[in-house]
Amino acid sequence: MNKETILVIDDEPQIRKLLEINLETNGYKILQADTADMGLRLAANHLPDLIILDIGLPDKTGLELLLELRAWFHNPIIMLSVMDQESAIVEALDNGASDYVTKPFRTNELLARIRSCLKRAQHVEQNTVVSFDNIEIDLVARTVMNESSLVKLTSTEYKLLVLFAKNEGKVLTHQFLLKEIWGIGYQTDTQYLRVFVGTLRKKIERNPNKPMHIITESGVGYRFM
Amino acid sequence: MNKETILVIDDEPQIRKLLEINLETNGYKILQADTADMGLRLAANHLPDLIILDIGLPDKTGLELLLELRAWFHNPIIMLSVMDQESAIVEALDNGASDYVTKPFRTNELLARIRSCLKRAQHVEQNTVVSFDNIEIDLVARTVMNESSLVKLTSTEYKLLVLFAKNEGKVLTHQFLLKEIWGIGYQTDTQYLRVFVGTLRKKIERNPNKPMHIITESGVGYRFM
DNA sequence: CCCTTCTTTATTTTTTCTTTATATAGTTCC
DNA sequence: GGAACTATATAAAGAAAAAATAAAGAAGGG
Repeated sequence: MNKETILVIDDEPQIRKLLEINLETNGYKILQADTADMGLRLAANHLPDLIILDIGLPDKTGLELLLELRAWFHNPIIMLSVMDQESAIVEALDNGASDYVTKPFRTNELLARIRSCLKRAQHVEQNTVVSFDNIEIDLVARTVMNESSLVKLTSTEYKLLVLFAKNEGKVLTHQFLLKEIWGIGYQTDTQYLRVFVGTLRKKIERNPNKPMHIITESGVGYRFM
Repeated sequence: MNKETILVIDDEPQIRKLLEINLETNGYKILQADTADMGLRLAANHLPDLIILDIGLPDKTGLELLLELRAWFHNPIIMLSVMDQESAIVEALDNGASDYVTKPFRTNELLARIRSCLKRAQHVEQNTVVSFDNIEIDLVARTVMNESSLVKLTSTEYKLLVLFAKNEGKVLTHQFLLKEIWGIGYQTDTQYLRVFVGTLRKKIERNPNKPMHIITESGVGYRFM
């Protein structure tokens, strides 16, 4: 997993240092800016996963910068401020801030709020696609493509294919396959496997008579390539 | 535009009253529960757009209820508490709370945080109009067109169609669909689904006997294309 | 109280699974 | 290398499970 990048925009060096230490020990990559201008540039160039933005900056108010960022930046922005005025909080939240934390802040709470924001943001995109030559399995959508056309598989066929794909290259014994798909008690029904491997081959192999993916290991089981 | 529904779970009547007045004057529809049990039931039956959950309840801790809710409830949950302990905040946020506000809270700030949560939650389904071939769903007007003539759908049919449309291409299991539409506890009533998928197909498919949009995945669920 | 919508039950249709039969390929042993 | 045996592949029919459909009864809202 790639490190998530957090951009800290704050003109107080001691705050930046504190955040740097805490964020880095928690596995984030950190970028720092001490002016709104530099923050904007860094955000545009690095597209951080999250921005921590102080309200009080020398060249621009945090709120102004927030508005500029929100024109194009859609990842979370957490506002940081000494101001505990309700109106400032409401204004920030209504203009697209993901959260608002007042200084002095409690480190663990801020970290939890960062995690919360990041979790929410990630939720949108997660594709788990596994590819093998002409075959493509999307584990989230539960779809299988062969030569980029959708293959219709029954639930058992799909389970079998996924089991193969997860154990690419390994020889899977009849016993193991039967136990995984049909459960305990079916471990002598090797014929089931032959039938289902047969239909699977028809659906995903380029030439089902000369299978390239589901290889027979005579007397033992099958192997997926 | 439909009123957004907020469920308040809190055992203090004066807090509920305060929230009731403020939320209603801000255009929300409000549901109230004074126990965890009742809150869970209301949440399951009404699927509110947001839940405000007090930590201190008579029959269960707010954290326990949060965990139970988060097993199936994906809309925002704002925790409310007199406890200002960092550990409690961190725990709540890490267990799926969308925000954590300490009592006594400032009304406008809470309202801003509610708006922020709701905005975020909707952001995912930003598109107000979704089109598929001959079908057009207007999420704001809650209308569905088929071959540019208005389709009359019951509220359950509409919910089901929107759920399908939001997950185009993905296989949605019976369990998932039942949980999302009817709530927790209906996950064995597969027959419901068959009936509603049947009526939906009659209303939106060109040829209901050969469905092109709502595809059956036997033994698993349905897929919307 | 009526009308719409939801829930439940019964029946038909479709799909998938299991079983059997037979053909084909692979292995062993002389 | 080839006969005898074993394992595998394929086809197809019957059984079982799942899904679709129709329709009646229940519930809820105006």
